[in-house]
Amino acid sequence: MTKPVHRVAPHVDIPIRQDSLRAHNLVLTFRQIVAAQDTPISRSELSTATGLTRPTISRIVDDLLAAELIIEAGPARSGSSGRPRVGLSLARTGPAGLGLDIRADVLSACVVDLTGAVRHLDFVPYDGTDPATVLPRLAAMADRAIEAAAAEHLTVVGATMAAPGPVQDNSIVRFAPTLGWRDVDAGAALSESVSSGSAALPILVGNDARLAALGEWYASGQAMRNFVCVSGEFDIGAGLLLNGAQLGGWAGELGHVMVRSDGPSCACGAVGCLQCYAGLTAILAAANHDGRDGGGSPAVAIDTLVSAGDPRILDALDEAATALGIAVAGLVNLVSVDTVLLGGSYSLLASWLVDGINRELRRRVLSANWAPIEVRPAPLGPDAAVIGAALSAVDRVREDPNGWLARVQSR
Amino acid sequence: MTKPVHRVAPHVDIPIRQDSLRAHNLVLTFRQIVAAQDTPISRSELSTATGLTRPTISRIVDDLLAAELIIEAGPARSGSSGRPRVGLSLARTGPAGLGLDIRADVLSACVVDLTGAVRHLDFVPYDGTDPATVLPRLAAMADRAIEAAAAEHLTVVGATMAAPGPVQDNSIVRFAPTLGWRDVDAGAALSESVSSGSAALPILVGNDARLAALGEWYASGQAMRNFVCVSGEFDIGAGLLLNGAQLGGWAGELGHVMVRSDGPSCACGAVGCLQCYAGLTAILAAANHDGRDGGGSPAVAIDTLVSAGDPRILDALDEAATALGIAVAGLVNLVSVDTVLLGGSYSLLASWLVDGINRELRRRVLSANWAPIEVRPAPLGPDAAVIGAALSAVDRVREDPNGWLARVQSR
DNA sequence: TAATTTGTTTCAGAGGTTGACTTAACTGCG
DNA sequence: CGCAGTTAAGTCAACCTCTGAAACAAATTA
Repeated sequence: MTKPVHRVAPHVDIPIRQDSLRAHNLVLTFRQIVAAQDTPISRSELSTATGLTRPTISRIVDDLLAAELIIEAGPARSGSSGRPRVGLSLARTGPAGLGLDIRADVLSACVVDLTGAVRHLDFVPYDGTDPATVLPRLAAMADRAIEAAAAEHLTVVGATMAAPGPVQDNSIVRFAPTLGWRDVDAGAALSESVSSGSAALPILVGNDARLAALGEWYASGQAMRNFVCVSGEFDIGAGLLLNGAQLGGWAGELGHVMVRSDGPSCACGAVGCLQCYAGLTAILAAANHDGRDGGGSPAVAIDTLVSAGDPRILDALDEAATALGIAVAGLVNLVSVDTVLLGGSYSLLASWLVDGINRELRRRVLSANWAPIEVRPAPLGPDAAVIGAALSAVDRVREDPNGWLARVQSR
Repeated sequence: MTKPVHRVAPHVDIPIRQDSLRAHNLVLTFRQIVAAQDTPISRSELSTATGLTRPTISRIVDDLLAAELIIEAGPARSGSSGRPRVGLSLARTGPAGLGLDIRADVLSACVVDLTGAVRHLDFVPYDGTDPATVLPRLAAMADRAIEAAAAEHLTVVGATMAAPGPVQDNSIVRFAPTLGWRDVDAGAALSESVSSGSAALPILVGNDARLAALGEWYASGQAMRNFVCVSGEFDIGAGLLLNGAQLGGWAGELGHVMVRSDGPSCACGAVGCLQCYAGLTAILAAANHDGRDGGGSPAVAIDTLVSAGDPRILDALDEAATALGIAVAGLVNLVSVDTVLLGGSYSLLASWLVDGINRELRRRVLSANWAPIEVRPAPLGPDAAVIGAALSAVDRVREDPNGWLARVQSR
């Protein structure tokens, strides 16, 4: 007999009963284990951390152990005398998340486990950006990734595809100029052809810049509370995390913020968009290059030109940095972030950009005097979007393991 | 004997026990009554709306009645045959919120009750913007408002002051150029000199544009999920509500977003700020006027010039609309809102601005094709900030009445 | 062996649910 | 006017599940 699935009350919208109370405290406990991450945490430490009593913690831990979401590590450091505490840490088997991404030069797929560790990362070159060509390839990569995961006792419980453009309803890519897509329901197409084990696997679609921000957030230990991750791969997007939560809706089209009122007209129909100054192809074009030297990756092409000492590329980078600074200043005036990560391909070019951006921020941001803003390269760089996509999928279990518990108990 | 105060679990950060369960379900029930607002709701309707059973609802309703947070309205329409349901609605006595605002021409104070109705609204002209002059006046107005409230059996449980500039820690006004303030701890100064009944009354400080957005949101029945309210009084600020929640931090300095790369330099140190084109004094200056005709209110001055058919003011308004459109387009590209309210003094000038703003939004907003944006004047206009401030104070009780319950039970 | 800390077992208390019964109040029909 | 039908609301008991408190068992150090 399967127990009913109870949602934990995140908002005040649903009534809570005795059993949802249990579900809530289980989530609370599990998140403490997730937060402890590298250093296993004991039952009694959980008790003090959560405020629940030891018996309650013991019961909850029993459930988590039975569902194989956590494992008992060998006796950990006790610190003082007395019975040594038993360390608990996240299982490296069980639920996993799958991420897919379409990048400038390759398609990529990624599997992460509960701990957030990347267990599988796969790149495949491609030609032709037509949905009918690209999506089946991605589906094949997904199948391969799910198999590879199963070989390591991982069950893919969710999948997300990163798309370079605004996405509606976690499924429909509204506009992706670099792929030539318009109103493509990538989620439906992929979900049809991919399954995990016996169950169908719904594949969500998200904006690449926002997923990259999520990936960088995890990679930084979730320490930052308010930050923006500016990604330049195809387009320029901004992923915003405010107060530890990601912004919903169409948020983040930084590339189409105006930075010059007398600028050239953009593909979007407006004039003076950031993209026309700080997009990678725009930077190359400003230096009279077409970017054929990078093996398909414009960032590498720029990097080699800089190494070769081409003065025109330095000018173009300076102009790009100024434009980025203006756009980010507008953003920071509106939504108050304290950290700006240069992600995607910009992470490779960060050393040529940081100074120019900082200069504009100092000039233009009203709060810069009493609330300094840190600009730095993002650690994951171009891989952030796939990894973030995979994390966003497994994160649903990390945020609320009750679904997984019900699934395990039902078999 | 007083029962301990239990917080309701809004996030998953605290454990929930049996009694916090009760507190949670009480909040849930109370919010349903708040949401029903004008049409009294019965116990059995509450039961179906919340998912709690009738016995539980009855108990909770008894508690709320005993605390005088709600009242039994006379037998309401039953709809069909049978015993008519007893309508429950918010009490118009009990907790109240106090709002204070410094406006271009007057100081204002406002008291709202639980239902959100304005019960007291008071304006006092002033001269001299020095904190040592203005703050005591505001404190005196607060005292008068608290007295007036007490006469109607209202207890002021919270107070908020609206300040024209960025505010830190709900207390310190960092920068208010139009008042000449810098790093003024208005919250501390006011809290010292104001008390409600026997208890001290802490006075919070918030940004005026954001409080105005809150006020307009309530005035519109909280129907909009994602909207921005652009307020022009002194400065230009933007109050953002996303997914029904207000953005934290320094959010909303729309006035200092760049709209012309070759523009004049602004007081903030940057160039081409929106404020230099769409600020009320900027509009008047562009038409070669100094705004002495409006009795202190620049919006009225502009309005009279328009009525007089001055062609220069029409040009200035057109330019202001274009600038506003550019800035708002940048905002909408970044944070995805579906409604733009023209608040504060702009509500009076909306008919001269809407078309120009819409034109720029159509050109510049990427998502405008599939997610239309509505631009319209805000109903409350210049009063929105005081009212919003008062609402934000009483809203703490509306969001979680347990504090008030504990207070009532303890006496 | 005593002390200490950790984890487990047992039991009582609190709260909500279910279900049935009762009281209350209105509608509609004869 | 009076009665049945209908719906709303209060009340009571039995039951379930959760947490907390206290006692108990286990494992290590001194």
